[in-house]
Amino acid sequence: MAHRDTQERLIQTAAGLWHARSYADVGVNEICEAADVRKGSFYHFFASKQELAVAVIDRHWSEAYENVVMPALAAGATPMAQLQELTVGIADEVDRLTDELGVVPGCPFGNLAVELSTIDGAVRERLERLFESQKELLRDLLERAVAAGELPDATDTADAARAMHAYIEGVLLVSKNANDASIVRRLLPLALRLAVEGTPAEAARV
Amino acid sequence: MAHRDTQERLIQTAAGLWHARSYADVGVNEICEAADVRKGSFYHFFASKQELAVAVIDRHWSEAYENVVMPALAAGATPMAQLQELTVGIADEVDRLTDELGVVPGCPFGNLAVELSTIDGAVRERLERLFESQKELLRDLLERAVAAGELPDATDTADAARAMHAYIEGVLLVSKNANDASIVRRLLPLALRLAVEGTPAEAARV
DNA sequence: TGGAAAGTTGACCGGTCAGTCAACGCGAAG
DNA sequence: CTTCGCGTTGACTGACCGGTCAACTTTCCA
Repeated sequence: MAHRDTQERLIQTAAGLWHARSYADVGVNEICEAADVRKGSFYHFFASKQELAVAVIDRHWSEAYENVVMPALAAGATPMAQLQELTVGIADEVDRLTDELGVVPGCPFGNLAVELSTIDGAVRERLERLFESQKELLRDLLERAVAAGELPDATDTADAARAMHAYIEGVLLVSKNANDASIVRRLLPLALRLAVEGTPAEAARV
Repeated sequence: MAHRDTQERLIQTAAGLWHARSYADVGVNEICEAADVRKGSFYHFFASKQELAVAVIDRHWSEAYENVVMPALAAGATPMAQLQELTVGIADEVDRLTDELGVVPGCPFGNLAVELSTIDGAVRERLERLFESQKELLRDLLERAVAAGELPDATDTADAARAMHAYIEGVLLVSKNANDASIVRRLLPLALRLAVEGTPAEAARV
């Protein structure tokens, strides 16, 4: 037979199953069955289940970048508008995946981080580098917002980007647990507030 | 022998192991061994591994309420200061647990939510009710802040509380993946910004 | 003092887990 | 036409999983 797309099918099948359920709950056997691949072939392409996880992570990110990040950057007129578009795009994607998978899936990276960061070093490091890229992306946006006068010059864009990234992960986590996709659309745009410094209490503290 | 604290030891041992690693990675056998309890005794007290998970969740929350929430409420002079104290108290607790467990543990509720919300309905519902309580707590604080004049009268305290709750979960998640407890202390206080409405971009959109 | 209830014990269950392996098919390159 | 190597196959391994059970000991209370 020698199908050329065996490896591809394994990655996509595992991505879907893990996103809908969890890494531990979906074993190599089930992935192979769903992808119509025999176990021997699985281990011809991947040395371990964890190695497949790394490939799945890369796949998720390249697809998310293409389907969510790039459209948002194209749609927004100003940096802060692009940020807003990004939150909307994520909400759209969550809606789409909820239909496709039958459950609110949360964040594929956050999910794997929770399950594997204390278990598998390679996965943890891959996720950390990925998170770094995502925070860089947010920070670039914020820097451009400062340059465009949408945010004060003194804005600590690094901290704000870190906070926004964590917030996005948190919103996706709680939406998954509540199994309610609408939470994402309602809550995610509030991320922009994290870029604005100086609340009453912060001022009182200083 | 008939030790009176067998059930207690199981809950505490499981709480620690699951918090440091993950639910799936720590099995009933390992918990029993670490707690010096035979498997038969385990199933005398708990009908299943998942039922122990529910007990562990309750335990985590009662301890967190006692050790983190109550001190923060006592320490803060005003509602917003109490909120600030809460973020500091969480950071303190994360530091303490990091020393105790040897890894940055993240949030016990968020961790279990990711692993079990799509698998076990009972755990998911318990966590959802718990999250509801936590959001109520935050909302009460925000309402009192509005009443005290620390926040504008028009503040949507429900949305702000939801956002802050998600943010806390997100910060704990990324700190766990980075295995860096200092992230919590640096990032968590920014939660207060989520209570302040009206960023430049939000205003531009309206 | 007796007997039920609560708690303990260790052997045991079927199933599943990630991972292995030798044999085989097949297309391409020489 | 042969050889080489990628890809495939399915049977197999040993360990471990959550969970069961019947026999036993201890505690409690009447």
